[in-house]
Amino acid sequence: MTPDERITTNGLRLTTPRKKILSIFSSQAHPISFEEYALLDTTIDKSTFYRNMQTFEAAEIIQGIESDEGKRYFELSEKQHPHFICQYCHTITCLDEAPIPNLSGYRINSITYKGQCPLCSDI
Amino acid sequence: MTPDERITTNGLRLTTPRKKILSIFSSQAHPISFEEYALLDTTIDKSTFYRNMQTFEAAEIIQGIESDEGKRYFELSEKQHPHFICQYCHTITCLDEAPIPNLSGYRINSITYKGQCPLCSDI
DNA sequence: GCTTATATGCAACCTGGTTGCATTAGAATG
DNA sequence: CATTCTAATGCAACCAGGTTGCATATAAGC
Repeated sequence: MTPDERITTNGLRLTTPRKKILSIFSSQAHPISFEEYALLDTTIDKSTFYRNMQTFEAAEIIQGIESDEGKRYFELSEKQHPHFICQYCHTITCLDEAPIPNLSGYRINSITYKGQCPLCSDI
Repeated sequence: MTPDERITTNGLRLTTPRKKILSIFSSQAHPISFEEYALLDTTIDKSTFYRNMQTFEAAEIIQGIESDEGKRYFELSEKQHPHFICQYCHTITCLDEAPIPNLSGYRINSITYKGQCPLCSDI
C-alpha cells in the first residue's frame, strides 16, 4: 500500500500538506521531529503538522516516540522495531534486527532503549 | 547505602529539600512526576525540584523517564528494570522481572515499553 | 562562631505543542 | 461541470512543563 492509499483507505482526505508529509517521511531513515521536518518542507504550518501527526497516529500510519529532550519524533509506521536513543549525542537509531520480547498480558506498541551508542562509547 | 549517604558520598550538601525529596521517593512504588511529587511535599519549589533531579540523575541517584504525554517521571535508581507505559490509562508500571537484552555495542541505561496494559486490554 | 561556596526560592522566561476560529478546498451529488 | 457540505488548513493566541538569572540563605570546613 502506498502512503497515499493509506490516507484514503482511512476515510481521510488527500490534501496537499498530507501528500507532502508522507512523501517526506517516506524518504527518512530515522524518526524526525517537527523542527527537522520543517527544514525539508518550509511551507508547513506547525498546527497542520501536529494535527496530522495525531490523525496519522490514530490511523496507525505514523508512529511517534519521545526523545530524551522532551521532544516528539515521528516515523512511518511500517515493520515494528525498537529504537535506541543516545543520551550523549541524542541520535535516534532504528534497531531493525532487535527482538521484540513477549510480556504476557501486555500489548507492546513500541520499545525504546536509552543509553550510550557505540560511537559515544568510543570517546 | 541510605539515600542520605548517596547524597554525601557524591560531594553534595545534605539540605532540607534534598532530604525530603529522597525520603518521599523512597516510599514510591512507581516513578512520579513533579505534579505528583508536589502533592506529597507542598513546600517544594519547582526549580529546586528540577535542579535536584538533574543533579541526582548525574549522580545516578535518580533516574528519569519520559511519559507518553510529554512529562518527565522520576524514581530512585536502584536495581535496573524496564517500564511499561500504558497509552490508554497512562499508568507507568515497573517490570521488575522482565529481562534486559544485550545489544552489542550499546550500553543500555533504560528500557521503556509502550502499549496497552492488562487492565486496559480487558475493557 | 566565621567564612565561603553551594543550594534555595522567587519571578521571569523559553519552547514544544495545542486550541479557536475564520477560510479553503477535497470529494460526493446531480 | 457547478453546487454543496464537511473535513482540513493556516494564522494567532494560548498553555504547560521545564529552565534560567539573581539575590538570599545555609551547609560544611576551619
